[in-house]
Amino acid sequence: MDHIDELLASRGLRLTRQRRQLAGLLFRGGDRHVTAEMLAREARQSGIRVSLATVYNTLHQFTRVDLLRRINVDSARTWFDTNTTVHHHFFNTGSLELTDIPEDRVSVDVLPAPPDGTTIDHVDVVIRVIPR
Amino acid sequence: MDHIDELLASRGLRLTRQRRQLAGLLFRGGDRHVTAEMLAREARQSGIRVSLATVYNTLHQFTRVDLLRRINVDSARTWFDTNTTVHHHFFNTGSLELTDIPEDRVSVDVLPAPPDGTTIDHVDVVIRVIPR
DNA sequence: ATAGCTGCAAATGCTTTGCAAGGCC
DNA sequence: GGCCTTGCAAAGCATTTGCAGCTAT
Repeated sequence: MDHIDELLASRGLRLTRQRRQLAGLLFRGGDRHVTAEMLAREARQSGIRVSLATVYNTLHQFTRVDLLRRINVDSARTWFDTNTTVHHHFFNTGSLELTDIPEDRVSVDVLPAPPDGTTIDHVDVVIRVIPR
Repeated sequence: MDHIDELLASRGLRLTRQRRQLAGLLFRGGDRHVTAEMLAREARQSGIRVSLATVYNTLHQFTRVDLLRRINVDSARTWFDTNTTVHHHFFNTGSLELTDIPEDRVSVDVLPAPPDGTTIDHVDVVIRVIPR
């Protein structure tokens, strides 16, 4: 859990037990998509004692320091993605599964200018899929 | 409110007072983006007496018969769009304003196949903009 | 007549907040 | 020590649901 500690420290986060353990789950390798509820359940199953409130706090703190990215696909809950690079998603409306699409596999040509007084922040492409 | 009645009837919906009045607000011309709360407030201000529950019911019924389209841009609330054709959106994260982008102004080339066992339902492109 | 609607209030589900106790630097 | 964190419970929102009374067809 050493590179995890460095990761947290490098973002100016204190090394609390809960933070380190949650980070351990999230960043143990591979890209992950989680909701607060999912992460809390996983933590419980791994024997990590954390309150749901702390899971929420932690997810937001990690998002603030750019260790996570929020994804808006589902109006019922907020998803967080450990892949913070630019990329897009498949969202399975049936199973509620989220899958990454590498950015270079999608090209979006936006011709129209953004509304007056605004600048483009970023482009989200969500391909909604349904079980066949 | 006559073409409204035909519109509702053509979709097999009963002509109740609330339904006709809400449809009147929604489909009086021009594309509109609303949340349940917004529509309820607007109804109240127009002197229409409807409960919030009925506004929700109505929005869902209209969506079911394809008079409206749900949009997922904002994990805090559900947006409905009177434009049911394929098109995309600008979403102003600051002001929470939604603006249409005609479909032909955006081209998306999706190369990767959808996950196993799934078919593409539709593609949503949301361009998040921020006040300058 | 009857299947479908409406409105209210209560319930639900996700998320946030207030605050006292505890832990990191 | 001081400030940040944590955990719990309570509060907050958006949304849904149960159900009794009403209404379009």
